[in-house]
Amino acid sequence: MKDDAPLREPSYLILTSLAAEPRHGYAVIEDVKQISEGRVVIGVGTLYTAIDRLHSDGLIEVDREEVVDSRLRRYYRLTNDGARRLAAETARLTRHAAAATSRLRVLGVEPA
Amino acid sequence: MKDDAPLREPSYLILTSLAAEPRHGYAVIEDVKQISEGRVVIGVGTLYTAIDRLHSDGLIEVDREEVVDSRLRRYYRLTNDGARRLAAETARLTRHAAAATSRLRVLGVEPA
DNA sequence: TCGACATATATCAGTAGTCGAAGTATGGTC
DNA sequence: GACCATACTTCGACTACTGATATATGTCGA
Repeated sequence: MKDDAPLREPSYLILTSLAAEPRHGYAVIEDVKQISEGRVVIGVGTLYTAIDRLHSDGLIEVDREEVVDSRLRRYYRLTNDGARRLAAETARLTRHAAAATSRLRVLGVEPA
Repeated sequence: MKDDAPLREPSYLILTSLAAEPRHGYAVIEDVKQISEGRVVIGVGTLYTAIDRLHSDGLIEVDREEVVDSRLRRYYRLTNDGARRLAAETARLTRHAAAATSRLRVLGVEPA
């Protein structure tokens, strides 16, 4: 894991989702739809492989498991490393977006 | 080209760089170092293949060519589509970063 | 003058992470 | 009985990035 490599959108939003509270995979998908205003729908393939990777990188960990209606729910939560990583990544996005915004403003273009 | 797919960091920063003024490839690398405060260094392989792709997607176009000290400089500029795309992508990043920031704040974590 | 470094572009093999689809399984609704 | 929502697993394909190598000119210091 190179911790200076940028997180890609799905992974970033998974961490963001888990920053609110522990959630299981399927609930993360629903939450990401909400916070992206319906624009980002994470496919199940992306989700579970990303969760595995974030887990083995120590950014998230298993919170608990539940069985509801005979269906397993595996809840994950952010680790301290995960929270730090999300904070660093957020600062990065904010800086980049600010640079783009000011340059676009000179061109007379406003972010949609 | 799926225009709903997110731009990855290098491509986003290349567009941001060209939003300021027309630049040639090598100058883009230097500019990106500046706007990212030294944190993002785009490799030449990434740069020229990304430029080719952004060009064939119509987001940038050739501004002019110069020869300085027997070395070619090919300048590119943003197209209108490129500016619109950068604006849309910037809005996306801003939304996501805002969601993460407010959730991190509840955890008592501030973006670095 | 020799070597190192900056400028400037081209190209390619390898890889990481995502995408999309298929599979397994339960339960509710029309 | 068909369909959709819930919930996780797995896998092949794809795309953009990474890192290295190549070519070539100009500058600067030892």
